[in-house]
Amino acid sequence: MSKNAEGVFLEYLDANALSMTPQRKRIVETFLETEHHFSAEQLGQLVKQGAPDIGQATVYRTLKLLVESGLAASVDFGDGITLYEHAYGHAHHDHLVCMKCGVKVEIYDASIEARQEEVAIAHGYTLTRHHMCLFGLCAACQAKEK
Amino acid sequence: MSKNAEGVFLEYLDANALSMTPQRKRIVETFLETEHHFSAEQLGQLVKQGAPDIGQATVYRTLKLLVESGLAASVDFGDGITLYEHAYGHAHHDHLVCMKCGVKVEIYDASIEARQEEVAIAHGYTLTRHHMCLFGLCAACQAKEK
DNA sequence: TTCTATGCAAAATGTTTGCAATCAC
DNA sequence: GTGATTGCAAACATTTTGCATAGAA
Repeated sequence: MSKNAEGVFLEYLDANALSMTPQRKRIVETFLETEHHFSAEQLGQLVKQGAPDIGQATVYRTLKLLVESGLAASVDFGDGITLYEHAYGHAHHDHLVCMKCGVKVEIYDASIEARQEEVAIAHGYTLTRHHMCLFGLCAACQAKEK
Repeated sequence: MSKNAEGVFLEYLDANALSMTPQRKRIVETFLETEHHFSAEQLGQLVKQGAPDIGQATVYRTLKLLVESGLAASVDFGDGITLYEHAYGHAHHDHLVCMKCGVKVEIYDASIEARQEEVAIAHGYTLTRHHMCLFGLCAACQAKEK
C-alpha cells in the first residue's frame, strides 16, 4: 500500500505542474515511514536527521501538499497544535484520547455516523464532514489513579 | 436566569479570594449581553466600547475566570481560534456549522451521547468529555449554490 | 530559459506573561 | 497596608510569507 502512496503523490505533483525535488522526496518518505500522529515540528526533526539542510518552512509547505494530495490528514485535538496522520488507504475514523498519557485510539461507530447524518438533515444541512474526539482515561491510567 | 449569573461569578471570586473590579464587572456584563459565539478579540472590542482603557490581556484573564466559574465555555471549531459561549444554565450540546455562512446550530442527540460512552467503555476508557462538530451546508447556502 | 522551489529570517496570529504602578478590601 | 489586579509591552508557540538564490524541466 505504501508502495504506491508515493505514486499518488507524484501524480498529484504532475497534475498541478509541481516537481519532485530531493527535499520533497525526503519529506514524503519520512512521512510514509512515520506512524501515528505527529506535528509538523516532529516530522521536521525526523526529516533533518540525515538531511539537516531542509528548512522547516519546506516541511510545512510539503505537509500542505500531502494533505491536498490525500496522503495525509490533519487532526486537531484541540490543544492548538495541528497533528497529521496517514490518510491514503485509511478509512474515516474519529479518535479516543487518554487525557493523562495521551494514547490515541482510532474509533469508528456506524450508528454514530448515521445519527450525525440524520441530525444534520433534520436541521436542513447537508453534511460534509465532522470532527469528533472523545477524551477520557485509558485503562492503564485508571489503574494508576488508585 | 442571567439575573443571577453575575451572582455565580461573585461567589466564584469570593471562594477564590479574588475581587470584583470595574474591569471585571464590565467584561462580565458585556459577556452576559453577548449571545452566540465570540472570540476573545471580539469580546474585547465590545468591552472597549465605552471602556477603552481595558486591556486585551484583562479580557483574556477574565475570560479564563468565566470559564472556571462555569459561566462560559470555550468551543474549538478547529480553525485555531478559541470561541466562547454561555454555559450557565445551558445544557451540554455539540455544534453543527455551515461552512459557507458560518451559522452555528446547537445540537444534542441522546443516542450519539450513549454510543460515545459505549465506544469508550469498549476500549477500556472512562469518558470524561468529548468534542463533536458537524460541518456542512445549511439550507439557505444549499439554495444559493444552485 | 522560464518558472518553481528553497532557506532564511521576518511577519503574522492568537494567547500568555513579567513587571511596575494601581487598586480593592 | 497587603496582596491582588491592571495595562503595557515583550515573550510565546505555531504557522505563513517575502525575497533573493538555487534548481527542475
